[in-house]
Amino acid sequence: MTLVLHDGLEHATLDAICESAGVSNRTFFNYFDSKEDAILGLTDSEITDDSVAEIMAAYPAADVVELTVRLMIGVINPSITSSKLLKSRMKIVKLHPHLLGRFALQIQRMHDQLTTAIRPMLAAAPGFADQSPEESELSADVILSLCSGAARAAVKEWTTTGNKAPIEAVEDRAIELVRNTVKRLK
Amino acid sequence: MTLVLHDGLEHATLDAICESAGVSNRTFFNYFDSKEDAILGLTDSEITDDSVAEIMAAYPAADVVELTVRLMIGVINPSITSSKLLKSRMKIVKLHPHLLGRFALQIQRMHDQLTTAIRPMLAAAPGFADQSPEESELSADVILSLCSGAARAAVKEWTTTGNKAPIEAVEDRAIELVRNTVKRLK
DNA sequence: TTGCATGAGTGCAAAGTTGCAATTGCGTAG
DNA sequence: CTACGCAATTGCAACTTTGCACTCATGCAA
Repeated sequence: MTLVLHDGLEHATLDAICESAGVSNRTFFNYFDSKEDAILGLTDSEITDDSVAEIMAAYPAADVVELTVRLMIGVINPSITSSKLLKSRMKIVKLHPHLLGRFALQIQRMHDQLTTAIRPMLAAAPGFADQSPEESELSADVILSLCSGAARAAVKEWTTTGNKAPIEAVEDRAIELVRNTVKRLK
Repeated sequence: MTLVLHDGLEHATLDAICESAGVSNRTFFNYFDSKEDAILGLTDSEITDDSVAEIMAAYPAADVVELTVRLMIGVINPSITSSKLLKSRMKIVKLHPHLLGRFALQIQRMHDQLTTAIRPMLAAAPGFADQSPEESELSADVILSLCSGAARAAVKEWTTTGNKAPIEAVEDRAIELVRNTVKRLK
């Protein structure tokens, strides 16, 4: 963060970062998938059956959309909330908005995991129970895309307008964006 | 395509491709943004006011979703329909499904263009006319994500199940996916 | 004919990324 | 004490991608 804020995103080279951190180039990539991921603090978190169960327990009344959004934000949550670095991170993101795209990629990375995660819930959902497996998979893809768009928009709004509310508010905001848009689309 | 089909996606190096094509490495990147884009035949197409007007003239009754989907498919249309290479391309995509993600990136690349393109239509749409500019931008982001997900799903379905129908069917299918999902989400 | 602007193509160097093989340190079974 | 396995780290080479500077052919104006 220091190097990036001091030298700019492009001029802070990996070699400089690694030397400053006292590790080798190769070790860096053992912990982060890319330079940008490291800046955002994104690590390879996994969506397990446990995490799904946890969310479902915490929000018993959640439907597919709510569950999906909370899982997604849960994935990028640690990278946003990690306290001290927060302000620097927001400063950098404001300077380089394209970093926000990384959140979408992070989610795309676990697209498959999310597909299987929401599949059983989708099969049981009121509006989707009658679908064939093929149709259900297509629906899952579309819903995932819808939710990730809302999540990205919510995070973007949160980082660009200063963070008045805690992270839960971003979750709720993203869910609201989905609901709102669906309703307006009739 | 020949090299990729013969050596595999990873073993067909840029150097080999460039030598086979009789151009330099650097020239390659003057025409394609990446190796994968070249395989899919994706070039830097632009969404102009003209192309928007054209679609609107062709489909006078189209709403925001329909317009957006047709614009998106229009962007990746040439890379799908270009005749001869079609079968090879589908074979490769079936072997490396992650290439489909490139379509989403291609659309993300012109996210801003699409935002401004659908903005006026969104402001006039029945369900969205009352929104503030900020809310409208958020809605646009969510709708773009929703449509790109449906477009990608439709293309995926089209390439994996053999291409019975022409490209227009993919557009219609993607629109149907959006409508269907929105309706089921209530 | 000369000079110049333009655009396409190229070479080169630097940076990010990844697979593979080798090394190191450490705890544990024999 | 030794040998072994395991995980973290590293070096190295190959590959993709990008910015910059250079050449060269073409065409056009003076």
